[in-house]
Amino acid sequence: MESQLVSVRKGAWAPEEDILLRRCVLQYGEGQWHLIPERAGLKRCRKSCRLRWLNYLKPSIKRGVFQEDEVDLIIRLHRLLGNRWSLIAGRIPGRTANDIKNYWNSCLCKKVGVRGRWPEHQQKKHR
DNA sequence: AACTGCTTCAACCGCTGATCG
DNA sequence: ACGATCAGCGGTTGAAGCAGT
Repeated sequence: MESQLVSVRKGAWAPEEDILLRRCVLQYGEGQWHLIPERAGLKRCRKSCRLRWLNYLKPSIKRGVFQEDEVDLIIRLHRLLGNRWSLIAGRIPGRTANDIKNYWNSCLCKKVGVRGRWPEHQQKKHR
């Protein structure tokens, strides 16, 4: 249950929100995400803040196109680990699980020859 | 130029596992 | 042991941009 009963903002992040979040995480460090919105003065839920930091604001993140060796590594790791995106991301410096997942679903699916995004009629929750 | 379908990617949702009291 | 809460994950959605007609 999200403890934010006050109106929580959704949708795309504004540059000012990025600045507040970055400042807050740099000051207090990662972790304690439930406290971040309050500390930063953001009307966002902790999930949203965490995702934004991990996927876009973190200084170590590498943007731009995937290099050939990265693609090769992703394919091999995926063969090994399956859809364990966070594990795959952990072995590719500067790339996030969300990035890799998106790249896989949009590009590599076809390249590797997986039919469609997922096996036909795959249940939404199957863990 | 306008319309339409496709692709990409940022963000959200719902769930599970870990932790704590 | 158990319920509540939090962190983290994978799957999905939707908007924006692009390409083709």
